[in-house]
Amino acid sequence: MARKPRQRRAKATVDAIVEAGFITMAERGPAATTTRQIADIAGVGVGSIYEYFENKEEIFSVMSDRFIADTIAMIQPLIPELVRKPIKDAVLELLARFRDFLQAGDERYLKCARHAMTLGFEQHVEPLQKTLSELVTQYLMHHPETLQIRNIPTMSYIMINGGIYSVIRHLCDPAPPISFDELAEGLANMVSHYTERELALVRE
Amino acid sequence: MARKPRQRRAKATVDAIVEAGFITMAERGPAATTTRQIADIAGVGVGSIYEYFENKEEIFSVMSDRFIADTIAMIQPLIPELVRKPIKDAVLELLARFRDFLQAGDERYLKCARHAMTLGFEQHVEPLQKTLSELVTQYLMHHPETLQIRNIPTMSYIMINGGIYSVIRHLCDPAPPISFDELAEGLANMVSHYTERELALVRE
DNA sequence: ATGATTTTCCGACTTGAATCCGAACAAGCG
DNA sequence: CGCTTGTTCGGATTCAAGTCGGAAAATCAT
Repeated sequence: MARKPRQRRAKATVDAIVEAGFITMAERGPAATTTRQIADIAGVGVGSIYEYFENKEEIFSVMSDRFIADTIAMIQPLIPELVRKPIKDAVLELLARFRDFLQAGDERYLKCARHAMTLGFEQHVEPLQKTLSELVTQYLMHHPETLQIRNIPTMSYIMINGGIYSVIRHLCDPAPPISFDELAEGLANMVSHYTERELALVRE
Repeated sequence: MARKPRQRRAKATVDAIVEAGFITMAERGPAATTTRQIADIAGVGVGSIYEYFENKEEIFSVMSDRFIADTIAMIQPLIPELVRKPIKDAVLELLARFRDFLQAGDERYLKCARHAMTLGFEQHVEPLQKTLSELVTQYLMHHPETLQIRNIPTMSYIMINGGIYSVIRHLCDPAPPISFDELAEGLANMVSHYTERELALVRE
């Protein structure tokens, strides 16, 4: 951000711009999203955009950050509850909540997520990955027997990344070959089967 | 593509443009890739680009198609060999080959893959997914006991998508927390553990 | 309160890349 | 060789991103 908004009026302007970003992105897609479009919808002059954003990219960047931050804010409070559940139920619950989260507010986030990959969205995922890593760590602590699993960092990496992208991919697919519920069920089975098999192996 | 090249000279021009696309993309990244850059490197006039491509996007589009096609061409002949191996070895072999493939030819594809997500790359992945589905199908045929696994389409979807994106994500990550070999080992374990656990369950 | 100072806002203007176009050039063909 | 058709070129045109300088609003100092 080029300059920080100091007055309340300015903060409102910045908000309006980001908000307008979400609106145009959801309505027109990223191609038709010009600075003028955004300025018009935000009800500000083009110049104002450049008071607070280095360039158009940065608007998308801030939008991505906000989306990820909101997602994390949604997940964080669930952690204490999730770590007490059986692993399969925990995954299912997490995914169900995420689905609801995307559909809230006239599906704004869902519509934007469809174009997420087109923009440099992946660079903002890291905090989410960290949060999910945290969730995994806490889960392991609450289920000491699972600590015997080998290569926990690697498997955590794979499941988190594979999970995130399977879901995003599914959301982006206009005609997915499986339903979201099937996807969720599959991911949950994936994780639980893996841990069960691994624990069976180390017990031998 | 706006017009089809009829003479050999024209085909060479089209090739030169796509080739130049790969070169600039690998060297400068997508931001610095302008039509003039491409035209200069290809040794043609800017105008020539628009004889065969609707717009700059389409160059990237054709590049993606070619990359996917080459990947498939690399995988197809491996299938008969892969379906005979134990599942873990098959996954490891496939990933090792893919790694070598990316590193071939001065790492051209690897360098481009880094920027792949930025462009509308995902829309071109489908044929690759189809090929991998084919591989899965053939594998199942060669190992009839695995046909007892439930939800094969779902799990196939998850493993293929999760696998593709875990790998791409890993390639794009400048400082990945795990090595490629660890990733490969993890994915292989993921698949094999799942099938083993699932077979154990249905036997009960 | 009121003038000084800082912050914010704006939209015509500049810039530079994408795209178009028509003249010039090469190839195939009788 | 003339003629047609395919091909190439690079300057002209278009269009959106990003700039700038001054006006208006908010805040501050006295």
